[in-house]
Amino acid sequence: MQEEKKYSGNGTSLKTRFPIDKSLERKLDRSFFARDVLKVAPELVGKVLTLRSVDNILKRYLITETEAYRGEADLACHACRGRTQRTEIMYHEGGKIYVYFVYGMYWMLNFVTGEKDEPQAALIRGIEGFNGPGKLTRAMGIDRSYYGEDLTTSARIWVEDRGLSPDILTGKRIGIEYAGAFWKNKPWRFYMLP
DNA sequence: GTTAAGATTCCG
DNA sequence: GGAATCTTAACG
Repeated sequence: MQEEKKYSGNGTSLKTRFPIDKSLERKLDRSFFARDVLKVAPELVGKVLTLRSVDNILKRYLITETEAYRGEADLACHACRGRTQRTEIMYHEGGKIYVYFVYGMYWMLNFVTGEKDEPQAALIRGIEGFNGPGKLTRAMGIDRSYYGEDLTTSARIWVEDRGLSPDILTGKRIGIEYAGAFWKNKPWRFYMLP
């Protein structure tokens, strides 16, 4: 009900995913991440997160849902309390990874976005085949060791644009009841239908 | 040093 | 609706 279709796509379907044309493969660079999170977060939906395991096996995961956390003013963003050991990486230029531990059992995966000293991040809330942000990191083996890793230079994790442009839906961010109505109601969750 | 709370998930 | 589970950050 609250959801609205805000971004038009090219009718991507299960059948047309992962086109054979290799020329469409592209690793996202600094210029992609160094923009405002409200531009980057929705564009991440439909991109492919790729991990290289220690035995050199590549595994690709379709990003299906993200959320934007934007600046010190955003009471739902960890940076609302300023620069701390944990939030430090969010003050870097876009392209770094911000991971943190919550509820005593889950690692949350975020991509830092925006310019230097402009704390922002896109939470990776959904990956095709997994339920929830806590479950996907567990399945992919994401933990503290990924904190600060650079998505544009890392040999074990990066994001690819494979030419998909799914329709993007928006909604309110989840699990931030403490942030107050103004921030809680921002339509900063972005997702695609299965 | 102590403590409250959490960008979750599962069970009842 | 409530518990599990432990790191982070605020406070003393």
